[in-house]
Amino acid sequence: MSDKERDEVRQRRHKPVELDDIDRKILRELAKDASQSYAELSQSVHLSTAAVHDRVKRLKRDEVITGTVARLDGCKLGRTLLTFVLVDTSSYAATRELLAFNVRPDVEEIHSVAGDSSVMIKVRANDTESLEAFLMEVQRLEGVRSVRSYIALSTFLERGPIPD
Amino acid sequence: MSDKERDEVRQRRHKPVELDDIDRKILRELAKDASQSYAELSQSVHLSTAAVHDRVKRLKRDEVITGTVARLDGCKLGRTLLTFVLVDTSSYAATRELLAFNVRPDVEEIHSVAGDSSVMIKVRANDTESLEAFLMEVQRLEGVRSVRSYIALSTFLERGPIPD
DNA sequence: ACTGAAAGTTACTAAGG
DNA sequence: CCTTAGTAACTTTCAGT
Repeated sequence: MSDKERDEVRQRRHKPVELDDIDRKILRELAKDASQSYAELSQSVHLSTAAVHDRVKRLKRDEVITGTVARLDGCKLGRTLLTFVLVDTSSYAATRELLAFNVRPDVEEIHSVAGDSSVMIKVRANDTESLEAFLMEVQRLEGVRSVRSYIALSTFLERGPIPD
Repeated sequence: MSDKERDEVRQRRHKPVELDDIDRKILRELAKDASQSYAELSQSVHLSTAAVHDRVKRLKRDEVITGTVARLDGCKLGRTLLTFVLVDTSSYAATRELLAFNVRPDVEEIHSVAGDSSVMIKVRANDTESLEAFLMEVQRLEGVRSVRSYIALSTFLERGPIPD
C-alpha cells in the first residue's frame, strides 16, 4: 500500500471534514428540521439558494450528512419502556451473538463498550413483558456473565450528533 | 373536566395511535429514508400518491411522525468518543442540575433512570480531553455520588424508534 | 465560491367516482 | 381509497460574475 493510499484510507476513517461556520449552521438547521426548503435555509445563512444547494450536496457527498430520516414517537408506536441494557460477556464470541439482536424492531442501538468485553443495548420495548422476554433471551446466551438494566423514567433530551 | 375531555387528554398522553400494516410500512420507510418522494413511497405500499399523502399528513398530525431530521456522522464532525455516563445522585436537586447539560452540543441524550435517582447521559465528545472536562464538571456538582462511564468502542446499530 | 434566473420535479389540493 | 388535473412551491442546473 502506498503512502497516498494509506492516507486516503486514514482520511476516510478518521479525519473530520473541514467545515466553516456556514456549514455548521446549515448542519445544525438540518439536524433540527430537514423538511425546510433551500429558500428558508438560505435566509438563515444569508446565501443564495444555489449556494446552499451546493454546500448541502457537498456535505452529503462527504457523508457528513448520512441521510434524512423521520423521527417517530416511541409512545405513539406503543413502545413505552425505554431501557439501557449492559451485558457483560466472558468471550468475544458471546459479544458477536448479541449483534444478531439488530433484527429486532425494539432494539435501537448496539455498542461494544470498553471493559470486560461488554455490550450496551438500547431497547424500546412495548411493555414490561416484552422487556422481560428480551432480557431472558440475552441471559440465555452462552458466555453471558451478567445483565444490568437501566430503565428510563423520563427522557429530557434525545437527538443525534450536531456540530459545535 | 368532562369524561370526554379527560379521555382526550389521556389519549394524547398515553394511548398509542391505531396503525394498520400500510401505516407501519410507510413509517418504516420514512424512518429509513425520509427524502424519498410520495411517488416512490406509493410504489412501496401499492397505493396512489394521494392516498399516501393523506396518510403521512395524518401521521404527522397525530404526532406519530414528530419531525424530519438529517442524520450526521459524529466522526466527520470531529466527535470520535461516544460515551454513556451513568450518574448517581443523592437528591433530586442534583438530578435537576444535570438537566442543564442539554445546552452542550456534545450531549445527545439525558434520561432519568430507575434506582438510586440516577441519570443516564449519552455524550459524543471530540476527544479524551473534552470527555474528561465533561466528567469533571459532573463530578463537581453538589449531590453527585458516583459517575460511571461506558466508552463505546464500536457502534453496530444506531437508529430511532420503528414500528413492529 | 456565489448569484440570478431558467428549467424540470414534486407537493399539495380539489373534484368526481 | 382511486384517478385526474392543476397550481404553487420546490429542486436542480447553468451561464455569468
